[in-house]
Amino acid sequence: MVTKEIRGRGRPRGFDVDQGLAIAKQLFHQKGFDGVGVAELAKTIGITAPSLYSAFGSKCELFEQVLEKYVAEESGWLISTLQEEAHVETVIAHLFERASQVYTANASQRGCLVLDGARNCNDPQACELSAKFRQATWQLLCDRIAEEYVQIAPILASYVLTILMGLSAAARDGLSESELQVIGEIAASGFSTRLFKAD
Amino acid sequence: MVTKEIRGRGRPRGFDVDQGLAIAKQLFHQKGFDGVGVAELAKTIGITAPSLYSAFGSKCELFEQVLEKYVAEESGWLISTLQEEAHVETVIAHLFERASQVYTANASQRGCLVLDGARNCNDPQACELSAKFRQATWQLLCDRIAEEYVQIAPILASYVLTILMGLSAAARDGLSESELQVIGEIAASGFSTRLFKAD
DNA sequence: CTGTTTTTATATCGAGTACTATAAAAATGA
DNA sequence: TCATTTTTATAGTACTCGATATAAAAACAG
Repeated sequence: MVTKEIRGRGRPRGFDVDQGLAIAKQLFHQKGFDGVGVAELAKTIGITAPSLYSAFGSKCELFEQVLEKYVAEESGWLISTLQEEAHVETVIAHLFERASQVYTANASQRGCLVLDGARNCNDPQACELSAKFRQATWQLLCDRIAEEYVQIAPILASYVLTILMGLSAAARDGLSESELQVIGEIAASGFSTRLFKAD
Repeated sequence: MVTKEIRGRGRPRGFDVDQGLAIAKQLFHQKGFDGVGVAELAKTIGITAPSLYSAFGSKCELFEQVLEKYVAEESGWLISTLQEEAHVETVIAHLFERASQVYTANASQRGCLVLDGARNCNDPQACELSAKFRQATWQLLCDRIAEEYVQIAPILASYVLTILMGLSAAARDGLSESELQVIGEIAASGFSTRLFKAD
């Protein structure tokens, strides 16, 4: 979906906003919110600071748009896995498999932007923003688990999210995909065991 | 162990170095390495910047001393749990229990300084330092697991460390101790299941 | 007391932070 | 053509960053 913006009069924008967002997404994913400066963002996009502010508002608003783009473009594996027609224990096992792939797929953007992009962040707005997106992920997990296990869905969703945060952190620390796969398998077997007890 | 330093001639130091380290430890634990500035460190300790540099060398060296103090003072639960005379699956279950307690015990210093203190950090020295301490923790876990399961000890140690990182992140995100306890139980049951398969 | 040594406080360094005031440049509308 | 609108680049704001030069203060040795 490349929406060719219909612009009124005035000097036309000299760069592609969505392409700028993509570059910002890369940088925020690599270095986290505090790790990237506006100057670096602007320079890498190929524009100047005023153009960046004119197009995106502020660093924090840019981060928000980046998070939205990230979720829109790179959470497909999560959504589709949660929609698989299988028992939830199978779904969660697949989820950890996919996460192990995704979190190690790009050497320069390891882990998850939502889970780790604002960790230890100084800007309270960026922290809240990041927390909001994590909360949305938790809700997705909870809803899917609740289809089969209403009672324990919230704590199991927290378990899954905690595992994902662990996998993301481990990926950022340099663990390989195959290592993450094994770790994900073990975590998934714990999930299954807990379901077995719940019956 | 309060080692009263025997100092030669020269103006005596006007503050307690170890007390300063304790304050720095609190601040680094709360906000992470990048989240605390030298100015805030000095002010909270009650000294000026030159005194801080004279006593600790640099921000990074201060962080190193803080990590050493942290491990010396606050990793007792880890060491003692790993020394329990029980099957490793029991030991790991206890480990996650203790972690759930420790990571939520102090409201202003949640999670683990070693696991999360330099996450998304810009200073490569501080990152390496932090990674070195995580590696040491991994080695402790690996040695203990290897006493019973030599072959799979490395990946199981990585699993345990990944769970600890997840618990630390979850604690920092505000989860309660009781929530972490359940999550830890589930993660421990996965560990047990994997051992069962290994036999 | 006179040196020597170490820590102290003041004041500041250059570099980097997010952000913006100003005005030229480049488009459209009349 | 000329006014209007929007983006552009230049240059700069005030602030924070880690780290230090300087010299006074406070101890000891002789």
